[in-house]
This record gives sequence, structure tokens and C-alpha cells, in this order.
Amino acid sequence: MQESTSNSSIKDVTLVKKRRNEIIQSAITLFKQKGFHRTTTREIAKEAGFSIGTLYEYIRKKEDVLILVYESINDHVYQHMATLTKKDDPILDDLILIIDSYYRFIDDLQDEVLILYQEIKSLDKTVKRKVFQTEREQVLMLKRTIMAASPREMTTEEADILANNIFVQGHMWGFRRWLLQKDYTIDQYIAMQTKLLLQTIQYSATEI
Amino acid sequence: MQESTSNSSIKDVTLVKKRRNEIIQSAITLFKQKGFHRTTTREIAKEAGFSIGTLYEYIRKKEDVLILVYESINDHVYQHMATLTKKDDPILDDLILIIDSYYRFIDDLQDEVLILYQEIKSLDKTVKRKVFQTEREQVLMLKRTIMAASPREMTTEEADILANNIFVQGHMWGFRRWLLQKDYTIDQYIAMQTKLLLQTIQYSATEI
Amino acid sequence: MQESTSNSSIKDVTLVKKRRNEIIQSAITLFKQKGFHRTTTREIAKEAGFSIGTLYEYIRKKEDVLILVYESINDHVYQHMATLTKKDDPILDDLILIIDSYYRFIDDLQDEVLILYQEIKSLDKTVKRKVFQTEREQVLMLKRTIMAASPREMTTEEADILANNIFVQGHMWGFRRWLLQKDYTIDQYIAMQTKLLLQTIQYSATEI
Amino acid sequence: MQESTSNSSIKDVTLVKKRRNEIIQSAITLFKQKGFHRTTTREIAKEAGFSIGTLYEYIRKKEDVLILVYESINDHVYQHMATLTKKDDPILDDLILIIDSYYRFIDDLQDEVLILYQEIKSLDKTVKRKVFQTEREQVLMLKRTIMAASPREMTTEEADILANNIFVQGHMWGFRRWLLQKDYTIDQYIAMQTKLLLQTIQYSATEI
DNA sequence: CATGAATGAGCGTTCATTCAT
DNA sequence: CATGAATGAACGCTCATTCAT
Repeated sequence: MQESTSNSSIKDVTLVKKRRNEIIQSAITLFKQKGFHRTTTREIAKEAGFSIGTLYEYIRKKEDVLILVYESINDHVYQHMATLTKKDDPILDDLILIIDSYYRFIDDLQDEVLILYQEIKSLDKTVKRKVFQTEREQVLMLKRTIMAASPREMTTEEADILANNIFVQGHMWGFRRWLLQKDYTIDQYIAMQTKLLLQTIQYSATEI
Repeated sequence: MQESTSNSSIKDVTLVKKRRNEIIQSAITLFKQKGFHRTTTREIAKEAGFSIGTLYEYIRKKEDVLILVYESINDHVYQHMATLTKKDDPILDDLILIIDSYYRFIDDLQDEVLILYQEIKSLDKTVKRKVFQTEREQVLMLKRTIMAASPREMTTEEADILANNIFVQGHMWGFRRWLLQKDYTIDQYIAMQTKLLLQTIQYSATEI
Repeated sequence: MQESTSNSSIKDVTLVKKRRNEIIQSAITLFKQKGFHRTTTREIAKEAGFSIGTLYEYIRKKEDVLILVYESINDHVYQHMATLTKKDDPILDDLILIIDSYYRFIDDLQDEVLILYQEIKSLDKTVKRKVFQTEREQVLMLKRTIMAASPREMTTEEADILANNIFVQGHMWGFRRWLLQKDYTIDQYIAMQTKLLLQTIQYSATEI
Repeated sequence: MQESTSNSSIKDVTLVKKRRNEIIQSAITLFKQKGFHRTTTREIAKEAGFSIGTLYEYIRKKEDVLILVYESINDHVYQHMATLTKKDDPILDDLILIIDSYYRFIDDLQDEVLILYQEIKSLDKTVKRKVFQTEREQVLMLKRTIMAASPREMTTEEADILANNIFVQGHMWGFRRWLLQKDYTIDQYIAMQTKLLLQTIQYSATEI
């Protein structure tokens, strides 16, 4: 999935991978604190432990750092969702576990998800589209699991909106903290959202 | 509610109000297009129709513009929610109308809401807290309406999570467009989310 | 003739003219010493007596300075040639005076002409073409005068090559100094070149 | 003639010669396209087929490349002129052939001569003087031939200025292309300049 | 001898902010 | 009150040069 900013003046491929990971980690640390625009390339280099010149041996423009960061976080989240939903004939208990695991995963990655949301406008169109596509695929995986795990017949539209809601409510836990994390622990939040979901799934669709 | 960046070298209070509104409108126009960081103070002044010198008679720093914009959008959204939920003994149909009106309102203000989400990290702590507080109050108003309108007994936690979900799912319509607006019209989205809510509300809480 | 880099963020037109002249004079001083590439924008600003920020209120890019310098020198030289050759029915003595005046003028502008020759490759295509055109026009004016002043019939090709030679031999005095200024004073150089020209002009063209 | 930047960390003399020639050819190729300042040392090394580290085994500074190039072109042009003018008792026809051959030679080396003219300011004083000296010697050889070949008595000053004119008019063909190569082919240019020269040489010097 | 990753001084350029008019 | 010319710190980025391997 990840191919990224391919061009680098450095020939040693494993070194490129290593250095770019250092760049990504440093950038995430700084972007969490001050965002992309308030972080300077010199700060990224310093945090990564090398000089500004070295930084530019591994990227072409500052925006490339943002792209690397996006691809990294995006990949990370995507891989997790793919692993969670890869089971062939999921039952309701599987779905419950998936949601639990997904929400706890996002809880760990709160700041990274915040970055995804806040700097997307600064991204190049191509990368933006790629990020969007990855998100759509995650929702799709969730939707398939929901339909398979549901004890009752369910329209594809209904499953779709449920998948979207679960997906974004995960993100919401991270980036609307002040709204939620004062009143709930992650356990409570998961319990509440799961309960709501189950009510919906088990409710006979004909009754409305 | 709005008092903000009180310091201005200008004495005429109505003039200050007028000029600041011009600044806010110009800034929103520009922030929608290029975001806060890519918009220059010169551009804001030009868009507002006066000189850079004049701009600085009504603000102290560029960040003040962001604060003015935040307070304005925040006020706007808050006022709408307050109006929607001010009815004394709401029934279920009132709640349905409120959600409908709220989602359509957010649909109109998509770009403004995007600004709220994207530049919040750049804000001063005090202002940030104020923005958070306003959001909490909106959720609170929604929660009260849900509890009052619900045909069955409902725990305060259940109403709270429902209110939060509705609130953020409104925002989500705007800032996760690529995920939703390809597959749904605003009418369909409202219909789906309302249906889900009603299933939940009408479902007997004891059955789980 | 001169219109140049028209765009400036400064509104006061006479101030723009004044500042740009200061930029041109400073740049010429520095380009004489170290050439365009070795001169920094900060040096140009400092030499002109203002800050780097102010410099960039009057130009958009460093290359604009080179363009301004080119247009200025070019204009200057062109105007001189135009004035020299504007007489209606020149006789041989007029031509001799023109050459004398032209060579002395170039002698004064030695360093400026050197700049014209040495940085032309760095110029934008449009400006380059304009410079070339101005040179062609100067040669044309010289050619017309030669034909009019010649005591004998002369083909247009002959006059053309003579005009070209005079024109470039003027420049040559300036930028091939080491070749000439060790052996000749400007007076001697003019005398020699004039003598050669007269020999050619007076020689009956049929005899070859 | 060529000894140049003697300092190299490499001991094998023939290897040094080989590598430096590769450097010179690569540099000339690149300087023709983008000039000295816009060409990077990395590009020179790459074009020459070795690494940047290796390049710096054979030069000390980037300017050394310019020196090598200058010496090479200069040598080349000098050798040609020396060969052309080595005949012992030249007659007028020899002179005509020399000029023809010289102009055609310069025509082939147009871009190289342009380099000579455009970057001379960047050169170290010692090298500059050497280049100048080489040029003076070329003019001198031409001058001797003119005097020997002339059918009439000629003052040394007259021969000197003629030699200078021929020499620079050759260069002029190359670096003032736009002025000449629109209107003349190289054949026509040579014919015209030769005709002018012959008129001058054959004209009885006493008649003025 | 050859390599190429690392360095950092220094470049061109921007733009928030000031202040004399 | 309004103006806009002036400022300079600070940014993103380049590239000649070095040196460990």
C-alpha cells in the first residue's frame, strides 16, 4: 500500500526506510503539539536527530513530510481494521469484539487521528483522494461484517449508515475529547455505543 | 456571549462592531478557500475593503481574527440550537423536526464547521475552553430535549450518548463529505439517522 | 520604451520609480564587482539603503533586478545611439563624429556593457528578445547613417556588416580591455578604427 | 601549456589526466546548457560517470572545474591559431585561408566561446591573467601573418588593430548570434569580412 | 582509489506588525 | 481614524564540501 514520495537522493533503500520512519515519528510528535504549519522543517530534522540538509535528502518538500505522516497513520489504522474484519463468517459476538478493539485502538492513536482530521486541507489532491479511498474501504469492511453478523435481515443502506457511524464515532472519541472524556471512561463509552448498536441491530426492522 | 478581543484602539463602539463584522466575514470567506495559515492579514484587509493599517486598529494579532471567527461561528451555531430546543414540553415529533433542522443548518454551514475543526489547535487556551463549553451546552440542550421527548424511561447516560452522537453526526456530514455525500443526499442522510434514533428510543431498554 | 516589472505592491508611482532607480544603481555597482549570481538580494537592499523587505516591495524575484538593470542600461545606450543618428542628411563628417561620440560613451559605460554581455543567459526569454531587438535597432540606425553618409554607392549588405562591426567594436573596447587598453588610449583606438572605416568607405567597390 | 590545479590527492598522473578530461567534457556540456552557476558539482560528477566523492579527489573547489574548462578551451583555440599561422612566409591567399579556417573553427565552438566570455568574472586573478595572455598571443600571431602577407607597407599599429578586429569579430559571430545569424550564413559572413579586410589591406595607406 | 551520506552556512522570499503622516 | 511604506525575523530549501567506510 505505502509507496509514497518515492524519490530520494539516497540510494540505500533500507536506510531510506529507516530515516523516513524517523522523520515520520518526529513529525507526528511535533504535529501533535503544534500542527503542521507551526512546525518548521528545522524542528523536524532536529527532533529526528539529524541536520536540515539530511532531512532534505529524504524528502523533496515540506509537504512530503505531511504525506509520509498521512500514509503512515492511514496504513496503520487501515491494517488494524483489515485484521479485525478478516474473519469469514462473523457472528454478533465477533462484531462486538471488533468494535471494542477498534475503539481502544483509536484511543491509543487519538493524537494521530487528530492530525488526520486537521491537516487534510493542506494535502495534495492525489494524496487526499488516496486517504479518502482508504477510509471508504474501512467503512466497507465494517459494513460487510455488520451485515454478516446481524441476526436479522438488514438493508445495505442501513448497514452502511451504521458502519459510517461506528467508524466516525471512534474518531469522535479522540478528537472531541472535551465533549466525552470528562464524562466517560473508554470502557463506558464502548459499552454505551455497543448497547446502542445492538438495540438497533436486534430491533425488528418491520416495526417502524 | 460575544465580547472577545476587547482591546481596540478605537473608541467608537458601534464602529468597532461594524468593522469587526467586516473582518469576520472576509476572514471566513478566505479561510474557507485556503485555511487560516495560508491566508495573509493583507488579504483579509483587502477583502474587507480597508487597509492593513486599519485592520490592525481593530485587532492586535492575526490570531485575534481566528478568535473573532470562532466566536462568530460558534455563536451562530449555538443560537440556532438554542432556538430549536427552547420549546418547553417537546414530544417525539418535535425532536424529529429539531434534528432535521439542525442537520440542514449544518449542511449550509459546512465550510464554517470545517474551520472550527481544523484550526482549533492554533487557538489560545482560554478561547479553546470557551468553544468547548459552548459545544457542551449544545449537547446538553439536545440531551434535555431527547429525555423529554422520549416515549419511554431513559437513563441520563443513554440520553447523553445519543445527544453526543446526533451532534457529532451533524458535523460529520460536513467534514467527512467524501465518505457520505457520494452515497447520500442530505434528505436521505437525515432519514437514515432519524430512523436509527427512533429505533433506539422506542426500543424497550429492558430487553438487553 | 521602459515599462518593466510593472507589478509592485507599492501604490505611489513616483516612489516606485525612485526606489527602482536606487535598486538599479545599487545592483549595477554590485554586478560590476561580482556579477549577478554572486550578488545577494540582501546586498542589493543594503547598498540601496533599505531593508530586504522593502526591496521585495518593489520587485517580485531576484531576476527582476537583472531585468530592471538590463532595461536601464539598454535604454540608456539605445537613447544615446538614437540621439546621435537622428540627423536627417548626414555627411561623412557626421558619421565620424557619431563614431567618436559612440565609442567615448561606451568607454564611460564599460562595466555596464560588460554586465549586458555576461548575464544575458540568465534572462527570461521575453526580456532577452527585447534586448536583442533593441540592439538590432541600434545597428539599423547606424547602418542608415552609413549609407546616407557614404560618398559612394554601397550595397545594403556592405553597410550592414560595417554597422555591425562598428557597434561590436565599440563594445569590444570595453569588455576586451586587456587586449586593447594596454596598447591604446581611447583616442588612438577611435582614430585607428575610424581610419579603417574611411578606407573601406572611400574604396571604390568595383575594384575587387 | 596546461598544468593547472596541480593539487590532487591522487598519485597516478595518467589517471588524473584521464579523470580531469572527463570532468572537463562533462562540465562543458553542462555549462553550455545552464552556465557555471546553475550547474551543480553533483551534476558534473554524474555526467562524468562517477561519484561526487571521486570528483573531489581531482579538484579542490567548484571553481577549479571552471579553471580546467577555461584552460582546455583556451588551449584548444590557441593551438588552432598556432597551427594556422605557423607557415613561414605567408602570402595574401594564406591569410584569406587562415581567416576562413579560424571563423569556421569558432563557428563550431560557439558555445565554448560563450562560456569563456560569460564566466570570466568568476575566475581567480592568476588564471584570468593567463587567459588574457593566451588571447594576446593569438592576436600577435595573427598580426605577424597580416604584416607578412600584406602586399603593401603597413604600420605595426595598423596590423595590430586589424588583427584585433579579426580576432574579436570571430568571437562576435558566436556570442552575438541574434545580431548576425538571422541575416547571414557563416559563408556570407566570412566573405563579407574578408572583402572588407582586403579593401583595407590593398588600399594605399598614403591616401588618407 | 572510490563512494555517497551527512553537514550547515547561506540563499531567496514572505508576511505579521509598526508608526509616521 | 485611516493609510500604506518600511521592517526584519524567520521560513523552506539548496548545494559545495567533508570524511568514515
